[in-house]
Amino acid sequence: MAEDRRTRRSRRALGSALVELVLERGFTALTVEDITERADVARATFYAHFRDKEDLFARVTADLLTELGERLAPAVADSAVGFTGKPVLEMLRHAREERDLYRIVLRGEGDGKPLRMFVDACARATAEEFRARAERNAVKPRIDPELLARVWVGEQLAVLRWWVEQDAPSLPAEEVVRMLLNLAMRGRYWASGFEPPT
Amino acid sequence: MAEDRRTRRSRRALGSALVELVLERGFTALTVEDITERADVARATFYAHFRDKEDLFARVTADLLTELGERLAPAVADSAVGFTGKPVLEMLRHAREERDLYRIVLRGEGDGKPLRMFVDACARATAEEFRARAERNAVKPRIDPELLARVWVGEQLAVLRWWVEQDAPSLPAEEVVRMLLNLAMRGRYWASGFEPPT
DNA sequence: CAGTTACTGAACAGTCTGTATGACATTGGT
DNA sequence: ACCAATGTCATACAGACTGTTCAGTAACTG
Repeated sequence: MAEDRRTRRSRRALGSALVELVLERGFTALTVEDITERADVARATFYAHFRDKEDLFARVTADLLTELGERLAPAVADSAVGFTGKPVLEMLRHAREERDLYRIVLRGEGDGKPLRMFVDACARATAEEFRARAERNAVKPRIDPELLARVWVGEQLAVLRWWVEQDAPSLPAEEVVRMLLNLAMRGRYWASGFEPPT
Repeated sequence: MAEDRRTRRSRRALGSALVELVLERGFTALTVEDITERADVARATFYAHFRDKEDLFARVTADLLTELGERLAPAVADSAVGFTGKPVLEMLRHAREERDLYRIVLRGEGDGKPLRMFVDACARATAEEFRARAERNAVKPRIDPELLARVWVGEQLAVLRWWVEQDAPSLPAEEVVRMLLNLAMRGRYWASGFEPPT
């Protein structure tokens, strides 16, 4: 006996309505009634499922992270030895499918709480992976893995943010990953057009 | 005849109260009355100066950006040829002085609007500087300066976020800049402890 | 088909908003 | 030192939104 179909319908509708409306008007400007109206659900029903709109947003984000985590698992396993770019690529694909949600999360809607959930999840996983990788290959990191992870995630998210906000026909994900990887590996000078420093 | 002293006092008090309270309870949770109470100012006075709390937050942020811009100008002039790290260093110093405000902005409080103001201002200035530098040195960027700027800013802000959120006696700013610059110049492998790739 | 469970619509007090008011205090310029 | 201008204050107000409750109705599961 899975979840009641009505429950599923209501939750889904409310989640979608939230995403649409935040994109249109911004999170703060929204009313619970706006959301229920768009979702075609009674206001009382909203409170049967969620404490308030923050709660709804948080759950929608949590679901997204769960999904992302599942999709990333195999890509990460393939990157055991170094930076293959596979996880980033998979994240870009995920972002393309869930573009609107990614947009509002990355914008920091909801006082940045969903964004922090996102960043922390990524940073935590990345730092762990860095540590494991260093140990496997018996090398000693020159920079605290925690900080290194934050920087690497910050870099990826900057690109991701730029990518999902573009309205023109966006660059193919593979192309973006290529640039990002080159940038991360070869450094700024290379990207700027200079020869790499000695 | 500059601004009326009473006006200055009220604005200042309201701004400080906002920062304190957002740090304590988060932007959304705040009431205009909470702010005026903390600032020891009548509620009516608040509306004489600001449309709503978003407006107040936006102005506080705008002031911060103006100040930052002024402090960064000489450092940028010194970095005409390449990545000296001087602007980053100056930003870190600024962040140390205005730590609380930096924290709440970088957290994305206020639906990320102040954060976007901050990021956009930095990215715009950085991209412009990249373009100018490329032209001066007659090199052709291998990556779109716009994107490159976003990535570089994303990286800096990730570090900045990490730095201002640390509660332990924080690393000296000079040390942080050194790491960041190494990271940006030599790339991930170096930072991870591997030898740089060929 | 029957029992359970979710949805509905309406009503409620309580809180916050944004605006308006006239009395009062502080200010800057003469 | 004084005065006209201007900022501040306390209070009051309607309107909107919140979060809860409840009885009636519909939909689902087994």
